[in-house]
Amino acid sequence: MYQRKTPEDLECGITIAMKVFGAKWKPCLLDAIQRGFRRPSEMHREIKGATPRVLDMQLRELEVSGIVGKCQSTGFPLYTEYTLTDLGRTIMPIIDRINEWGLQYKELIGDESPQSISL
Amino acid sequence: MYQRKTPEDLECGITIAMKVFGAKWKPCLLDAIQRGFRRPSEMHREIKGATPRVLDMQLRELEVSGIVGKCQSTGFPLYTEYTLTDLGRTIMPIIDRINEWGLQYKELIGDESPQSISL
DNA sequence: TCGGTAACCGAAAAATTATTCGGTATTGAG
DNA sequence: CTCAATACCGAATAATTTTTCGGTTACCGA
Repeated sequence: MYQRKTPEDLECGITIAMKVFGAKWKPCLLDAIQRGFRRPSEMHREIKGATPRVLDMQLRELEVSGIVGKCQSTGFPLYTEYTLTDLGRTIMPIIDRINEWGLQYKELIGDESPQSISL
Repeated sequence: MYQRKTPEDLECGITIAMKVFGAKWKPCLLDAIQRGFRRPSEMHREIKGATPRVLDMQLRELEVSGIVGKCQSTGFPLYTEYTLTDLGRTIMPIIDRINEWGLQYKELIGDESPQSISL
């Protein structure tokens, strides 16, 4: 297991929040679940650009953090479903806003020169 | 200059937004500016845990992205001031909410066992 | 028994981000 | 002329996160 070497300020809300849902694919995963993609295999297909491995890992972390819940049936084929917990639902307005902001920003920089503002 | 190797989905609002203000210290910098710490040297003192170098770099990126503006006088000692642009101010409600969420989460996990939920 | 699906996990490697360290420039005071 | 303060920058290194690759388990159907 990975052992962190630099200290973190766990008094800072931003730091805590970023730890819980700030990883590369976590907001996308939460968004996918909200849009109805509940099975790992569905998310793997939905979120292109991410490897299945990293989605599995970040989903697990979200579960450990209490943001998503896992429901597994023992039948065949294996059927696993992740859902947002009550706590997880409290994050969604934030993620929605981040998403909106990003889309607006993209519009905005459409007519700026690449020199002045660039991604 | 660093050349990215993995592709990014610049259609995704979350990805764009995270690129603009999702770096480790950017939300803290914006928060610091909002709280009145406008000079680089003030921010260096205020944001402990971050090295001055990384704050300078991320401040520069925020400037390039049009989130903060820079005002410099040529006197002595050098006096530089960063301020939020109109665009930058549109991010603050999001950062405030992220911060609030993190603080609430910290309260919440106070009475959970470390096994069930951990940072 | 063999092949296929779904859901994982471990470990090494690669990619990315942050840190460390040592510069530069300007100006004023001693 | 030398030193101190402020604001930066470049490059090597370290830290962290993500990817790649190759498993494992469970079960059904041919």
